[in-house]
Amino acid sequence: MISQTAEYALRAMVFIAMNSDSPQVTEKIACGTKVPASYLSKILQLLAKSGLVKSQRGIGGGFILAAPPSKISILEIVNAVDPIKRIDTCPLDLSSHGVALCALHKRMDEAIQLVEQAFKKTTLREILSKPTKSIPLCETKLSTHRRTNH
Amino acid sequence: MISQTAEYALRAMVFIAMNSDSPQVTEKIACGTKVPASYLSKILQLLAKSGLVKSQRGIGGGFILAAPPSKISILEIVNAVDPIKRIDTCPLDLSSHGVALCALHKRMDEAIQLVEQAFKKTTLREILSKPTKSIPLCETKLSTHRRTNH
DNA sequence: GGATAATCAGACCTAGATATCCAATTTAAT
DNA sequence: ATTAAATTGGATATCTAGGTCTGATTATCC
Repeated sequence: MISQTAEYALRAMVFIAMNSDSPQVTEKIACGTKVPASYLSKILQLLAKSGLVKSQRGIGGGFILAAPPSKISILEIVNAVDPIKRIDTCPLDLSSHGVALCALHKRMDEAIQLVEQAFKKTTLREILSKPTKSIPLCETKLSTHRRTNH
Repeated sequence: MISQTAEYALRAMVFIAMNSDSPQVTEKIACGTKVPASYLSKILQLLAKSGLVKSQRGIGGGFILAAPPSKISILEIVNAVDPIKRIDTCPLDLSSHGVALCALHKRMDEAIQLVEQAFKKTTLREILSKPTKSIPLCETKLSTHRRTNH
């Protein structure tokens, strides 16, 4: 349904948003979101390429959001790493169908559209501010001051 | 979004439903739905195991629906080959979360639920009877009488 | 301003899952 | 018996997830 990669990307973005007071380093994000660090590194690169986060190398560097949480939808995040593709043309390319989709694929596309819309209207801010019993990811909000990483 | 396998299964079921006057043979279904025959064979077995189609070996055999099209939802078809899994527990199993989902995964699950519901209330019959410009799959409804398969 | 350490970026490799192919076997009808 | 079909199992390819190592960039400290 939703790829592992997309799930990871969402977790990372939420984590970065939750700790927006300072750039977050890959290792820390990985730890806080339980995503394998080596793989996460690649996902973060995709997010940076899509302009959702900004990266900064060197000491004190890491990743920060490129826009306020209210401006980032989870659709953008998903699309950055694993684009949701609508069915706009017949998957079997039957000449007789042309542009029009048959009833089956019309239904499929409608379902995809539902998800797309739901994702589009959900922003990071909503996720952060939502009053649920569990705070998103991570046991506790990590402190800012540096500490022995071991 | 929707796996290739699920897409194939749906096509096959629609095809069988459209040609319900006689058992449909793997080769014919493959041809009519543009699904690789060898792979389709395995998918049909899954559908048979789930009780959605009945199989008959030997001459005059093939696959037929196990129930009227109005009783078969496309959710059942998808679930037979590639089950849609709701998010019912925290994907990072954080002790602090327990049963409750955080805002992020609550949203994800809601999206999945939308699809699940949409699929649940769409039956094969609806797909067959829907007035669209294109009939589902296949160029023309295949004729029943046997013919040189080549 | 140069050495050093922190950090991202990128290339390459491995394992597992998904998709596809092929041949041998079983079942049923004529 | 012969023929037409599904069933089964294995072999192969392609994709996804994840790992490893090296290089490039940047900040800090002396």
